[in-house]
Amino acid sequence: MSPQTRTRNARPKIEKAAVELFITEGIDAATTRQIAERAGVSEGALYRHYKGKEELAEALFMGIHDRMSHILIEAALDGSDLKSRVTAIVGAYCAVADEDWNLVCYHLLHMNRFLRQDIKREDDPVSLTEAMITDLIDNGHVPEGDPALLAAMSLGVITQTGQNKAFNRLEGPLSAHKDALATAIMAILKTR
Amino acid sequence: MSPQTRTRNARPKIEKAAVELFITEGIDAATTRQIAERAGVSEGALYRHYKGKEELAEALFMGIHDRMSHILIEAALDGSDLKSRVTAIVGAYCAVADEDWNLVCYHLLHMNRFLRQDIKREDDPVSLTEAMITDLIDNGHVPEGDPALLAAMSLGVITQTGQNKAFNRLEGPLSAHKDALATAIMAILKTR
DNA sequence: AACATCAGTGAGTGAATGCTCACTTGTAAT
DNA sequence: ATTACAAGTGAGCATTCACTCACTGATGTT
Repeated sequence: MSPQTRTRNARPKIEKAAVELFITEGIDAATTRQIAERAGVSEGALYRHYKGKEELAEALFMGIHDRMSHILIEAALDGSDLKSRVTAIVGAYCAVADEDWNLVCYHLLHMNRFLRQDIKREDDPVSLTEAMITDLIDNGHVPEGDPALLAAMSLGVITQTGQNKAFNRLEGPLSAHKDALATAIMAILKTR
Repeated sequence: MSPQTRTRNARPKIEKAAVELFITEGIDAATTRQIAERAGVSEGALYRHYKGKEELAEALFMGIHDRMSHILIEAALDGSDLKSRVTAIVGAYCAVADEDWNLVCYHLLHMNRFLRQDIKREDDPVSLTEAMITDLIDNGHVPEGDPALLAAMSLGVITQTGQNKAFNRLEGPLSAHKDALATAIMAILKTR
């Protein structure tokens, strides 16, 4: 091989290629050879940075997943009432989705692979949402109700909208719908 | 092999075993050997009824998927206003979920494998929901809005709740929440 | 200049797995 | 009875694919 063709900075190339293929082909169907080829890198390079394909897939997922958790924690500081929190969360989520659509799309499409019940954490987006709703109820901003159910329904508004965008059922950037999403979530939480 | 151990009616056994394994292991990770073993049937029996594993997975999915479409079509006959339709749909969905939880769970967890954008149909649940919402808007039962977005948000309330139940984040049968689900969807559709 | 270390290469390997096929068995029709 | 056919069996085949490893090339460090 000629010296010029040896690649540098393989890692980000691998990650980009992997996310793209994991979205279009699925995690299991995407082969390490395909990933390497699309990244313009040798197959072995993948193993310099990750133990294997599964670890790569999980690291990519947990990266964006933790960013989602971060969004929720930040939003809790943006005020204590319903409207300020919901608009902060929806706005931040949409901003990330617009900026890093592939990662968010990957997160949406493969949630259930990595979120099996055994890996339940206190600081994951669902648990955090639930805790936030409990807090809103305790402080009288939201009427009584099952926080787990309210969290599921509220998150569903966002996740399903994102998934429908992933399936090309919605035009434009996700943030085009941020007001509608926030309004819908507030309606769910206020109506009993 | 002794004559007594030869099994009969392999097909339903295979289908039950396959759904269970597809849920717990994932479609790709579940092997044909595992499916056969759990069904108490030889591996070859699978190929008497399906061309292969992928066709089995797809047939199981499309079966329940079409039942969902049917629910929506029926609900359109149950009245023309918002409340009667929403309660009919949510009620019917919850009934199927309670009765055939594994199939519905499988459907929820593997939507995005089979619902890639290229396989968009006129009679699939999302399109039907969209059409129904368009109709409700035209007849003044629901205020103006993007039907595609409203459909996504409304369905999200149900699908995410189902998925959270799949992950053991919600107790009891899905129908325990049917009133809350219907209320939430109506709130989304009415609030603008 | 010598050395150490990190990163990239890609042919090769072993294990896993989807599927086939020749054979068997039960059932139904003639 | 005989024949035909649908359904079940499971050892074996062919293939795919994640992963390894000995080697090479760059970039500091002393």
